[in-house]
Amino acid sequence: MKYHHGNLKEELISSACIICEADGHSQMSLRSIAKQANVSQTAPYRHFETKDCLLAEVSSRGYIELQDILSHAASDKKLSAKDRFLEMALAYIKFGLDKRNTYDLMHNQTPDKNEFPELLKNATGAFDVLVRSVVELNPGLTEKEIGRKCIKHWAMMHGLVGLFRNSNLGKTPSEGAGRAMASVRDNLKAFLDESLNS
Amino acid sequence: MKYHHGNLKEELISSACIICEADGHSQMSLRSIAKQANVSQTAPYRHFETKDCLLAEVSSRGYIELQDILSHAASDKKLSAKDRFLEMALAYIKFGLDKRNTYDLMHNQTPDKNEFPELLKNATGAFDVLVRSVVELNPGLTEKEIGRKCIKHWAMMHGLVGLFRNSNLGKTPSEGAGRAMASVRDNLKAFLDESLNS
DNA sequence: TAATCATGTTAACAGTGTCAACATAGTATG
DNA sequence: CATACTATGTTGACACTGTTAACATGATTA
Repeated sequence: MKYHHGNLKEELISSACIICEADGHSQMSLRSIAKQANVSQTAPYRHFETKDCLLAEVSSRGYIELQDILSHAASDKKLSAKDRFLEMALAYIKFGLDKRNTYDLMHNQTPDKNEFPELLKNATGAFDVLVRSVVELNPGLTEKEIGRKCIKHWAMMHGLVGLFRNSNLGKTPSEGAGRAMASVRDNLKAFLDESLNS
Repeated sequence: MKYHHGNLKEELISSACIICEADGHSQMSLRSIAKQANVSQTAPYRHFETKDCLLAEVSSRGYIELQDILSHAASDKKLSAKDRFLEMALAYIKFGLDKRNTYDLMHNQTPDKNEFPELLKNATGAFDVLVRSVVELNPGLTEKEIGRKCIKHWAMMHGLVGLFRNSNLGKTPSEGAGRAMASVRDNLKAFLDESLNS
């Protein structure tokens, strides 16, 4: 066992990501993270000034993954712009149901995005995928109009995640997520058809 | 100083409400609440099985106040159904900016509404004000269509609160809330005009 | 009056984030 | 090569948290 770990910062972050998704961000302590990395309780302080700094990193990775998922879902050029938007919205909702705890951390008020520019950048990056999709879907709109549509659709996707979570579909989380997604697929197109034309 | 307080449960709740809104729900400890009520640290346990039970009570009161505000805002029969809906949406957003910390607690994952039926009831009661307003605004729609519209508008209002919070309008919180509301009043009508017709 | 029960207190537990003081190892400088 | 420096680890401690057990007090009821 080496005294110096060599790659502790990286391991702490990925351990934190795992614990976060497994137990929820409220259950994740610096000590448990350090223990999972086989290191003393205070070792993280050599790499993160405070616990929130580590949380910001975990949240950042969530947004990076989300951005990746969203742009992949919206990239199938064989589909119409509308269907690409639909796929993106579905991917967002799936992420919110699938990576529930990470999603919660990302939407938590701590860590405050204003205090962590890198986190803010990654969050904005994910949002920008939505913006681009909306622009493609609505050519010729003013920036203000695009902004309104983005807010609306972003808020709606977020709201749908919350809705599908609270509906007790299925017993196990994964089964619930599966059924919820089926339900989303059934209804979301009609749902969006209503909204896209406004 | 009496040994038995006489009205401790009530005082603990209102102290908790004050501390929650002043310092944020993450900063509010049972001990600080007990101290504010001039009572020992463990006295709350005679009235609340766990901290979450007290938080649920605080959250419940938030929803009761919100329901009151919303129904009041939507009750001016001189206005059109559309304008009443607009006033209600504005009132919701104002609440979210005004009672920021309480609003956050109400949207927090703890306390879990599924574990506190009374809280769930009050939250549903507030949502029902929106439902009634949407029904008045859209007579003759199916229940499913009404449901979709409610989800959409609820999610949108929630999204707008988040949006206006992050835009650093003004320096002090209250000033920011004031400017944000002005901005909402300027834009929300157009915003809703887009959405209501879908 | 005596017993019971609701409601308060004190002391203690394990767990938390964080800091100060110290230990070790790798790196740069003479 | 030796020495100093810096990065990165450990140990021990602090104040704070939610929670429980054991005990004290006062009101209610038999």
